[in-house]
Amino acid sequence: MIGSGGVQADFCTTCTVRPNSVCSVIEPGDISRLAEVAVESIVPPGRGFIEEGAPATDFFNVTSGTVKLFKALPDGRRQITGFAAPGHFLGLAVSDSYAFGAEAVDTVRVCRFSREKMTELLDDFPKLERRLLEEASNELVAAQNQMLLLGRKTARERVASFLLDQMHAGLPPGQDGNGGRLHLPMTRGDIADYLGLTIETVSRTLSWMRAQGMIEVGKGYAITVLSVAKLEVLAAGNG
Amino acid sequence: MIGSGGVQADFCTTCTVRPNSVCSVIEPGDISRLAEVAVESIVPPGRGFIEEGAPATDFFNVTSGTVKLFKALPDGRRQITGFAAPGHFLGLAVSDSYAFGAEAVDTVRVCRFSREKMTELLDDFPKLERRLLEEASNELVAAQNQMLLLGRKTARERVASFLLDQMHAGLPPGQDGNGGRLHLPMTRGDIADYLGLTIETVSRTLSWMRAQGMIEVGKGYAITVLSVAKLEVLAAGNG
DNA sequence: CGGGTAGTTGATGGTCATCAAGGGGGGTGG
DNA sequence: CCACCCCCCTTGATGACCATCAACTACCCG
Repeated sequence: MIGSGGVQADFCTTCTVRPNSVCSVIEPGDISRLAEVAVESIVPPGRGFIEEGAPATDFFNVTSGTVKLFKALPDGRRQITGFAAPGHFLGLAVSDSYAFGAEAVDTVRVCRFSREKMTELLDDFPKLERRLLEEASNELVAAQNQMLLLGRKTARERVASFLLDQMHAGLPPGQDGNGGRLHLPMTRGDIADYLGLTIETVSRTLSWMRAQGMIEVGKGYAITVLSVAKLEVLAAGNG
Repeated sequence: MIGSGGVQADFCTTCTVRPNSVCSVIEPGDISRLAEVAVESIVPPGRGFIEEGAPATDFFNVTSGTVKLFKALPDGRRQITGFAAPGHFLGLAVSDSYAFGAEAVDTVRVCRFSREKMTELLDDFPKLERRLLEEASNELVAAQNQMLLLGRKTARERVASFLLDQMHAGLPPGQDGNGGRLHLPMTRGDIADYLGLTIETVSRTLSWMRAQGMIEVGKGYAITVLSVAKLEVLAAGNG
């Protein structure tokens, strides 16, 4: 993990994800305060930067790339609890240790804030706290959806739900992306750990969807959704 | 659902769960503000008081009893995302409609706040917002644990985890309850919907644990945990 | 006594995990 | 440049775990 001090005054001014992140609530005049406490890091693919159970010293803001968040059992079984896209805020653990691990899926850039600096910011900018509450509430809704998926949906329903989620991810509401073309940065193993399945089941299910004419599976990490309607029928629980 | 206006000045002063709830951050001198906007309701067992998808007009604070929170699929499959004990705050939906339903398990009393009154309170008492963020963060941690359970644990591991959670629920940390004696207010069906299992599997698993000498299953809703250690081995993933 | 709900236990089957084999792409080193 | 390896993915065969279907008991209330 490469760190570079955020001492430049324009560090946050030029940040492309600021409009989508919690930082957007800081007024332009106060942005320098933000830049003073932010440290940018680049995390290579596969590298972890939050260890489950370790002391929670920092908060993070993803500025580019995709991060996987996960919990693990002693024997190695792993559950990915979410993927964090640019703009996502990480580290909302109240206790003094992280309740989850975080690892870069592809090349990731994050802004790091120390816990104490963050507390100062919260004291000075009440809007920031409100924004964090909003962020946390959104995550709670997502978590509840995921619990429904993990507890009650079949493999096909899970994969369909996942593909639909990915189509809407990172897009403003009401937009449907570019013709259903997806570029998933994560491996089949990651998808499996996210959906509570095995690699083989994910692979088989995607193949089945391809045979049904619902999707096209391209090279690398490309998937094209051909029929959103069919996927929605599946995801809603008819499959 | 029976409503009674919270116009009494001592309404919140005498509230037994205030120390454990978000209301604790309101200074004694300002408690009247709280009492003005709170409306107490009594909800009989099995009655729902938050409907998934309905406009989110109110916030709730559980003052006695147990509430189940759930999401459902069109065909009736249901996932209980959590049980809310006294002191628990409900309704943290950012969007304008509830993302989940809520239903009384046993007889429940709740304090209801209208959304707009709550917003006023948040403006006047910044501490309240911080407390809510704390509450939301705790729920997120619980949600992540539940995702691990639903996605990666076996039936036995799930039931063991559930029983252990119930032993610690509603107790201050470091306390181990009264000799492992539990009084679960929810039915086998509720437990099944919470753990992503069926009624039969929950029942069979409890019978198996009884045969192993881990628990005693009493009449009604009583369960006595005889060996916390064995359950912990199971819950951690050796079963 | 009859009906309804909740729980337990048994028999059977389906869905998905596990075990196993093979293909394809990208990297490194000869 | 090609051989080699490793990782990721796919596909097949088998089996385990848990859902489903079903019967029965206990309990509560009218």
